[in-house]
Amino acid sequence: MVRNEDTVPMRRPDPDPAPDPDSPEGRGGAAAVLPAGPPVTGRTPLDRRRILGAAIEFIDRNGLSALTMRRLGASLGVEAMALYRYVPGREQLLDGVVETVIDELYGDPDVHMRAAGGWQDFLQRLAHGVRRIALAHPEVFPLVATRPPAAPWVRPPLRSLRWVESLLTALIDSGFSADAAVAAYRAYSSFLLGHLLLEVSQKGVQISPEDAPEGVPDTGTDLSQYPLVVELEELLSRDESAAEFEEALENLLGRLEGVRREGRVPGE
Amino acid sequence: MVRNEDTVPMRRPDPDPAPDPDSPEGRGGAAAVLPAGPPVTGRTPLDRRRILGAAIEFIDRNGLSALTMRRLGASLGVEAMALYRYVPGREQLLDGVVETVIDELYGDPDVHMRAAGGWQDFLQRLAHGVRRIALAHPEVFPLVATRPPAAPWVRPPLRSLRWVESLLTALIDSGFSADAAVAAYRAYSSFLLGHLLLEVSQKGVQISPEDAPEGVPDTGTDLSQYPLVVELEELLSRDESAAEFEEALENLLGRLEGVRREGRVPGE
DNA sequence: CGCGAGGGTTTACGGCGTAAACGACCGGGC
DNA sequence: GCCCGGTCGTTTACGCCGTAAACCCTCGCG
Repeated sequence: MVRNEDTVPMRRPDPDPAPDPDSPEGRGGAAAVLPAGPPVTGRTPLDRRRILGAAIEFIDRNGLSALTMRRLGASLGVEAMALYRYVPGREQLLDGVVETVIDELYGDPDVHMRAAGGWQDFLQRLAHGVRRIALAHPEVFPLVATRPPAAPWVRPPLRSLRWVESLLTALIDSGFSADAAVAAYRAYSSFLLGHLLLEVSQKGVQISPEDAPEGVPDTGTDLSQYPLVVELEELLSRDESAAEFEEALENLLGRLEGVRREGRVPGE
Repeated sequence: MVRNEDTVPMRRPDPDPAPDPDSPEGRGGAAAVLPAGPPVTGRTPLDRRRILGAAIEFIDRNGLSALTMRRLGASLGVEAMALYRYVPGREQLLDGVVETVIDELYGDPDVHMRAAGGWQDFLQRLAHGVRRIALAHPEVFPLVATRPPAAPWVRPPLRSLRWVESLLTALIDSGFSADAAVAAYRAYSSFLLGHLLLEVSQKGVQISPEDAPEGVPDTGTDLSQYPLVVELEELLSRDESAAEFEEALENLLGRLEGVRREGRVPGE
């Protein structure tokens, strides 16, 4: 743990003779398996934002199930208990992770909060922004998708009141009735959820087998009972996510445009 | 392997004087919070199916996060370690839960494995079957949705090779090209995933607040910055899931019918 | 009658989340 | 100069978790 900001020359007499910054974290070999990058660059003094950022990076790198308070602390050069000064507990930490991840939308220059270019443009940009986030954090996205929402009107994956407000405003300003706007919000959410969750879970499976680079391929399961699956295996494994996303999104928008023009809610 | 035909009348001398099936399980009050039903009816002798069934029931009742090997064992009147004779570990137990839950489709009289009534009928029945399962096990469904698939061509929520084979067969027999069938499979999966996950997560939030029956409603968060959300709160909280599911499903089928007739794959 | 094996229990270990007590350092009043 | 409360991180401790290993009954069978 590099501790050299010459403006803050010493940090503590450090009575223990061997605190050894690159602590192998006791036993278990866990530390060896979880690299955690360089031992922190500049000795920043720990706050909530830094913790959430580290948590996201940790999950991206090692998977959600590897995230523990102790390991997250270690990745910040700190004991687990130090985190509790900024975060009430692990569950709330995960809530914060979800919130932080979707808040990345605010930093996306291609996504606007107001529907300057019309509602279709708005929904297009937003959808692609969410997709970018999902692909950037495939290990986090399932969390975004499944964490129980705080209120019935906050639906994954767009779990931010501000975005919900933006979206509804855009629709209603564009001539959607209240009913139609709400129905559109729901259809849009479900579209994003389904497509992106499918996409990241597929991405996960392409990586996660994680070893066995054997010449004999795929003797895992017996496929002899599923001839069509075998025949189409090539096609089934192909990844057309981007095109399919675009196509389905456009279809959805087209459908919603019909709803808007006719002023009816889709289900009746 | 039921072996208690009255030929095996007694259970065991039971040297311990107080095995008490409704074990309060030490401290922590956890046991009080987890009823676990009657202390097991007939002393059935434990096998994999029974374990998986108990696990599903446990999750349905207490939520996924409450499921531990010890508690699951207790709900079966057995020590945790006894489970390991039938299940390699907790992860595989969860895999088994997922598999068992979607295998409930085989017992659904309204769902057929072959497309006797045409592919649209087939997909309709299948979709509603999956929806019934999702609604019957809302706490399990997120597991179905997010557990990493075993292979790239098995996509949630229909994570069974047999159903994939059925589905592809139905489509191809009905005149879909190979490409179109695979694309349809993907669109269908993503539709089910999105709709059902949204639906069960919403169902969760309606129940889970779990207390606070106070007269003053909903002072949880400040909504003053989100006037549209406030205005539409009533609409947003309304649950039109069934109609929306039906509508979206029909739209999807209609879209796929176009694809089928024109022999093109949707994205190009 | 003995004995091997199947099926459940006991014991044990390291890791987890986290409550509570405990320093070490710091800036500000005297 | 000195003390003193406050901030921030550490130590210690507890109960629960998943699970490896050893153990022990009881039974069916020779």
